[in-house]
Amino acid sequence: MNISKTYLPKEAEEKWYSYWLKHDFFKSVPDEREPYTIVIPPPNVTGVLHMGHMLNNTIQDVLIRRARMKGKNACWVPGTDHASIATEAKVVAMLKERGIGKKDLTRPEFLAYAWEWKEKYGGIILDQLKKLGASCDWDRTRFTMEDDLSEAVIDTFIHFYKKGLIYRGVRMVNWDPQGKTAVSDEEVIRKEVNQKLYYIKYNVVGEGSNTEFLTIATTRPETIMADAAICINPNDERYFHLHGKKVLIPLINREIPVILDEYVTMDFGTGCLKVTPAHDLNDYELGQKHNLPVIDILNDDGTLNEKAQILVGEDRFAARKKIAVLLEADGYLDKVEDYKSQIGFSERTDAVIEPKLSMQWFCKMDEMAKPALDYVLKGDIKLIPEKFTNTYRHWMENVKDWCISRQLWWGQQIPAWYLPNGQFVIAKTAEEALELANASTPGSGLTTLDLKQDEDVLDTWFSSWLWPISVFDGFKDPNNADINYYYPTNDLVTAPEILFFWVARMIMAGHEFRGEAPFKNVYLTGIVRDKLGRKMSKSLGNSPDPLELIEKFGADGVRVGMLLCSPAGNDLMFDESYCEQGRNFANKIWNAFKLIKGWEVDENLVNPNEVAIEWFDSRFNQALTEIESNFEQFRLSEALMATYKLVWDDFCAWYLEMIKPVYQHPIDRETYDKTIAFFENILKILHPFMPFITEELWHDELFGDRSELDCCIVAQLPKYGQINTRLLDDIEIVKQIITQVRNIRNAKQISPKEKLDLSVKANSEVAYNLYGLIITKLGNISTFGFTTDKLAQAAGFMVSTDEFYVPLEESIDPVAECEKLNKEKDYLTGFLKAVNSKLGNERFMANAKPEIIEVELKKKADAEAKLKILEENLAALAC
RNA sequence: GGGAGUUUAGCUCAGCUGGUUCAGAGCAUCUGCCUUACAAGCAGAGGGUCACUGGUUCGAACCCAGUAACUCCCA
Repeated sequence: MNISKTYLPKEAEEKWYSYWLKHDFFKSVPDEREPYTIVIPPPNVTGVLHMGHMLNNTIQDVLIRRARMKGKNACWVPGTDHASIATEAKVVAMLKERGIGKKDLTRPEFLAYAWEWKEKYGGIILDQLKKLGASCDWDRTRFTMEDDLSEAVIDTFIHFYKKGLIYRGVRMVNWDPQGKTAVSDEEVIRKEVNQKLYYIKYNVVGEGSNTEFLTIATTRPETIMADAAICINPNDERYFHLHGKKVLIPLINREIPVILDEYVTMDFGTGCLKVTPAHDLNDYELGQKHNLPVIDILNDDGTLNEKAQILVGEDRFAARKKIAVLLEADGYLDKVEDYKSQIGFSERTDAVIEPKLSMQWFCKMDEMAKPALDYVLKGDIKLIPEKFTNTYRHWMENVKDWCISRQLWWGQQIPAWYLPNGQFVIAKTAEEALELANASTPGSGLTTLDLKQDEDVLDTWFSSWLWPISVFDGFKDPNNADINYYYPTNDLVTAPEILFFWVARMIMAGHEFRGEAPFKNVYLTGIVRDKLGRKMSKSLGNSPDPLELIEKFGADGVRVGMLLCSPAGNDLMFDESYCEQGRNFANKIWNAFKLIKGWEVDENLVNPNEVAIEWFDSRFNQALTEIESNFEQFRLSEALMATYKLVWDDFCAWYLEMIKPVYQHPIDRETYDKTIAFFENILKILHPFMPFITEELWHDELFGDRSELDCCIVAQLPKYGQINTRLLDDIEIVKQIITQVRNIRNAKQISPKEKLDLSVKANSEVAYNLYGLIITKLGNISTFGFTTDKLAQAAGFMVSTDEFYVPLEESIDPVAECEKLNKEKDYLTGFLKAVNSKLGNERFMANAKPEIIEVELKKKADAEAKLKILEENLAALAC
């Protein structure tokens, strides 16, 4: 026999992953079994594997492997999304390195480069997931921009346009001046930033002299040229005299009115608010209300345009500094204060978001939100943990229309075609568009050359919300076997950050196109943070490289490590030490295997271990039910912990110690066979968490011959068996006895090798004769006997109400012994007093449930019995 | 500013309908062991005013109110 001293993961991982692939164990085709389906949250093609993916995909793999082992037809569909903004930024950067500007390219040329980039880098994450052991059906790998999925996106656009749910409109959008595109609210990251609050004086018109001013406070002095009004609160007594007046914008001397609105907070700044409808969302709404003109002074790249009159061509931030100087010089700057406020940054480019009015495509949400909310409120879809239902409801009840256009090329181009007269038609192809165009403008004789397709593409989420349907070709062929079989999927595992803009919209699309929710459970994972609670990020450099972790601790170790620290829905404070614990666990399993592997069987021996075997069998069945219940509630870390303790404590530390033969002695056939059967069952329940080591051991000859397809990955989980609770309880008592004996050794510094005697004065019904063998073996007891008398010259202890004695040669210290007994007596007396006062309380007796009272009575009886024995012992010691 | 959540051992977390000897687990710590499966280990032990203050109740980690700290979402 030549087994390494520790488990070496690397070899096993490579061997078994390719074995699984080769035998198509991940593959799923519809059949008569019950399906269990997960669609992966498609990582974007620009990404590399980070800790969030590790967590997310470990969970999915555990679920899918367990389903497979429960006899379901398990299908985990992988894929990626095209991430229009992020990918386009990467491609632009790549081109720049090659000395090519995006402006120098035609759209098809640019897209050719983008596809090249995608082919090269777009599969990295999926390949990395294989290292983790992800058992995805790789033949089903999809990409949101492949032909069929793109067609689904375009059809969806047309579908909703025809329904009147997609419209074109001018709206204030979050403009990313660097990416030169609109981004959604969800892609804006708000951060608290130190700014300056500029107090600027505006001349009041028509008071004869130039001496009267009003002062406004703003963080954006560069936008004063776009002001349309000054607004004050009508109740503000300080400014009654300004009602109906006009003021002049400093530097450019344009006249604007003073308007009245209770929107203005009197105690913020000066109580005078500059209203700049083109550059602030709230101002825009205020402007609409008061019919103010919209003056947009910014170009798409964030520089000032000619409407600003001054500082034309300057970047907004340069202009801010310069205008402060100009205002100061001309005496318009009253003062500058430090000020903190929230500023939006683009998630993709980190540019400061500019509120900007622009023509965009929108998708109406309120109509779709209603049924999508109901699925969750009625429980057809369960959010785990439940607390997210609140958040979900809040969002769905206050939903805003979805800006779906992006000023980019990488993505599905919006199927809108503009006629020379400015009208547009919505059509899938140029030809159809031409027909529609000619129909709408009879006799115009348009050709395809006269039509111009909208330059913009659709938001990536407009692809991914179709994901659970489109991966099964549910748009192209709505009645195909796959979609009918796999949809709705079962569980979705994703991050709470995208509950709204992905999960909610998938529910909407599912309802719209299939009339059914796309999944039943949504398991929301937390954010992986470092142990200091900081988000893992590239800039902080506090994120471990997942592949290095796998290298260091093995994939199984890392999977266990991730799950150990991941309560559902809560952020997890990741630390490498969890992976270390996972690795140690793998090693423990390995060594238990080594022990069993080393045994020789003697067919002539009778089985002395019936009790131990029956006990572990019960314990195993008990653990199975615990694990199942944890899984049902998606308490994966607890399911893992229950498994961990079963294996490490119950199996290794107790069971194996109970049955293990003396060194170099053989074992009986029955114990040997049973133990191997136990071990095989243990491998099964471990497999979803630790697929590699379990598969590796599964194939050892210890378990007999295996056919090529007899693999742990497709083994069926053990069935529930009998649980002998009486035996489980008894063994708990036996364990206490053994622990107490070990304690005596420790306290008296007696070597574990030295055998001791043990006598019991049994006052209870526990059948100690059954457990003599276990007690003598684990306690290293030479003789275990019964006595009816208390033994002097012995160390004593009590378990439950039974008394135990370990005779010792050296005399015991009566003072210490008395102290010990007295301490226990004091505790019990106090305890008994509390119980008695409960039982003596009329209101307790009247109100408490009968079973509670019964319990109290039992407590009383037990305590009294124990106290009696204690007192006898104290008397015997003459304390 | 509005809403939600969290606070239990040094760390990460359980604690289900208020009721067992209920204050728990894993890790970490400490003590003793290289006892031939495993030192990535074995045996044992010590750690907590359940954030704070009140209230309800026969009984509160759990229910209610207030306070504090932290986190997230929205403005």
